[in-house]
Amino acid sequence: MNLKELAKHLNLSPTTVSRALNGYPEVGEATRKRVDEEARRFGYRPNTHARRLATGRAHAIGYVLPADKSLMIDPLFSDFVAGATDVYAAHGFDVMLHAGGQEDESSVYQRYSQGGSVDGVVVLGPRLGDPRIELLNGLHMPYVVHGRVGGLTSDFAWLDIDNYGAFYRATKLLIDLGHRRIGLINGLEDFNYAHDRRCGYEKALQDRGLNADPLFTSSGLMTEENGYRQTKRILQLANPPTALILGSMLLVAGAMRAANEMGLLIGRDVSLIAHDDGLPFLNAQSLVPSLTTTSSSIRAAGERVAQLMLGIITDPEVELPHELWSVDLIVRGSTGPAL
Amino acid sequence: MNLKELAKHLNLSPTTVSRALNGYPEVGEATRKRVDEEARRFGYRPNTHARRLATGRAHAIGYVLPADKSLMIDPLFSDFVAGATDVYAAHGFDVMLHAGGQEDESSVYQRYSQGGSVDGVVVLGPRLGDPRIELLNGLHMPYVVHGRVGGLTSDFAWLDIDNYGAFYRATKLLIDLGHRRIGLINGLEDFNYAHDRRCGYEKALQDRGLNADPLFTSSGLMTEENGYRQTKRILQLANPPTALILGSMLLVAGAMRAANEMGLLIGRDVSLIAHDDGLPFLNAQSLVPSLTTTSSSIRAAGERVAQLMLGIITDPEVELPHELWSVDLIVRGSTGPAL
DNA sequence: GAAATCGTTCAAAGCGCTTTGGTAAAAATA
DNA sequence: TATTTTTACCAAAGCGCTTTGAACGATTTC
Repeated sequence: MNLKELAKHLNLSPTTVSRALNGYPEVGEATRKRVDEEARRFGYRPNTHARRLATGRAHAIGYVLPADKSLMIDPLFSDFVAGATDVYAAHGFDVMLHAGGQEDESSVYQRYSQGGSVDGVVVLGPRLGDPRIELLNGLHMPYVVHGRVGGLTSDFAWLDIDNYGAFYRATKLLIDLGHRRIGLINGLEDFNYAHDRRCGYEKALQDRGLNADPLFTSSGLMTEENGYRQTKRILQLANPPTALILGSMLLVAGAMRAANEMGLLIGRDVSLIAHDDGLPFLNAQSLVPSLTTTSSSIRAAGERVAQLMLGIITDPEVELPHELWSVDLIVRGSTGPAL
Repeated sequence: MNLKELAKHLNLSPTTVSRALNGYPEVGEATRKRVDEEARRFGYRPNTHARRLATGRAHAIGYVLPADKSLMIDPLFSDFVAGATDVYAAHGFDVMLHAGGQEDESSVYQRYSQGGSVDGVVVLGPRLGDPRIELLNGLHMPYVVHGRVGGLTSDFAWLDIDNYGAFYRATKLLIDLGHRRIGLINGLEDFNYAHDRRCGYEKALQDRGLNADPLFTSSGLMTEENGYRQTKRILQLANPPTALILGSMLLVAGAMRAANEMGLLIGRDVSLIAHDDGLPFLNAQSLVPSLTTTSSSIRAAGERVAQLMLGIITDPEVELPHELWSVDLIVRGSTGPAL
C-alpha cells in the first residue's frame, strides 16, 4: 500500500493525504481524521527511501567505530547506543552502524557524506589531535563528539565527562586518607579521556607536593588480563603503592584477581578506586568489598549525545553545544587509610 | 555532484554513466574507463536513497535487540556485529541498529517492513517458541536467526552453535574426572541456547546414572554479580558440588571471586568449565589457573550470519540454510580430578 | 454587490537514480 | 552489396514521496 493507492481509496489527492499525515495545517479537520484512520487501518507507512529522497534528509545518524579498535570492540558501545535508541526512534531517526572492519574510517565518513546516507555522525573514542574532526569539518557533516579532543583549535559539538576532575578528586581522596604512593592503571593514553585522567591524577599529586612515579602507572587495554598484569607488576615493586586508581571495571576484575593471589585484602592492604561506566554486567557496589568509584552512566551519555545530535541537525544555525558532565565520586569499601 | 552533472561533464547520458559504474556489459571499454576515472576524481557516490528507491532494495540489514533486554544490553552484541561489518560493507550493505528501547520489537519489524527500510533482519537471542518467527513470516521479511527456536514447526534460516553437545561433553568430562556432584550456573533458560545447554548437561548426567540436583543449578542473568551469588550459594550447600559449569566468562569472574573468598582453589578444590564466546576483554586462557572452556567465537558467528543473510536476499529461491557449529572443548587448568 | 481573503483541495514538478525500449553506427553475415 | 546482427549509446519513464503554485468555493471586508 503506497500513498497513491491510499489517496485513491480515500478519494483524495496524494498531496492532501501526505499533508494530513505529516501534520500540515492546510488540511480540514474532518479530512485529517479520516486519513489518519484509514492509514492506520491499512498499516500504511511511507516508503523510507522515497521520503528521504524527496526531503533530502536521511533521517539517520551514523555510528562509526574506529577501525583500529576492531580488535577490541568497545564493550561500552552497546550501552552507549542503547541509550540513544529511544531518542532517535521518537524523532523517526535510524541508527546506522559501522563497527570496525577493514574499511578505513575516513572512507566510511566520505561514503556517508556523499551518498547522503546519514544526516550526521557521532564520533566515538576521540584521540589526541584526532584527524576525524578536520575530516568531518571538510565534509560539512554535522557531528557530535563523545569526549573531547585536546590540542585542537576548531570548535565542535561535544559531550564529555569531567575525567580530569574525577581523577583529580579520586587521587586527592586517597592522599587525604594518608596514601603517598598511588598507582594508576589507565586506558590507552592516546585516547583523550585517558590522557585527561592522567592529568587529573598528576595534578592532584603535584598539588600535595608528591610526584607520580612512572613505575606506578600504566597505559594499556582495558581488559581483565591487563588489569591483572599491571596490578601484579605494580604491587610487586620494591616499595609498592598502597592505593591504585583504575580506568574501568574490567581492569578491576583483573586487579582483584591479582590482589587475591598475592594475599592482599582490598580496602585494607591496598585501596582501590575505579571509574565505573555503569555497565550492567559488572556491578561495583556488589563487589566485596564494595568498590569506591568515580561513576558516570555511559548509557545516559549516549542518550544525551543523541539529543544534541538531533538539535544540531534540526537547527544548523544554533551554537554548537559543549557539555561537561561532572562525575560522582562514590566512596565505598575499597578505600581505607594508608597503613 | 550527482549523476546528471557527472554525465554532462563527460558528454554522456546518465544512462550510460550509471551502467558504466554498475558494471553492465553494454558499455564500451574506453568509455567505462573514462567514467570510472572521472567518477573517482570527483569523488562521486550515487545518492543512497535515490538508488534504493529506484531498485526497490534497501541495501541494509536490521539488527534489533529485544526490548526486554534493554535493561541489560548483551555485551556480546558488539562483537557479534563487528564480525558482520566487513561482510556487509563488501557488498554495499549497511547495518541498521535498533538497540532495545521503549518501542515494541514487533513494531520495529513492522516499521522496517512497510517502510522498506531493510532487506532483511537478524534475529538475536531467540527464546523458546519465540513469537518473532511467526511475525516475520507474516511480514515476508527475510531473516536469519542466531540460535534456534525450539518447539516451532516452521522452517527458517539459522546458525547456531551446538550448545547441547558442548555442555554434554563438558559434563561428561567432569564425570570422567570422577566428579559426581556437578553444578550448572546457566543463563536465563527461556533463551533457547541456555535451554539447550541444560538439556546437554542433564543428558550427560543421566547417561551415567546420575541425576541433576535442582539445588545445584541456577538460571539467571549472566553478570559477575549473579555468578558470584550463585557460586556462593551452591558451594555453601551441605554437600556441595565438586565442579561447576558456567554459561559465560562474566559468570566466571563472579565465581572466581566467590571461590577465593571461600578459600577454595580452582582446579583442585572445585573444577570449573565455562563457555567462552571469545570476548576480547575477558580471556579464559590468561586466568590463573587457565580456564577449561567450551569455546566458540561469537565474532565468527556474526560474520557467518551476515553471509547467510546476504545469500538469502540475493537468491530468495534458495533453500534456507541451517548451520550447526560444533564447539571446541578446550581443557586447561581449571579442571582436575574429584577429591 | 464587488473585491479581497481564507480554507481546502489538487495537478504537476522534482528528488537522483535505474531500467525499459529504443536508435544509429559498426561489424558480421549472406 | 544488401541484410542481419552486434555494439554503444540515449531518451524517457518510473520508483514513492514532498512541495510548489494554482484553483475554487466560501467567507469576510469595504
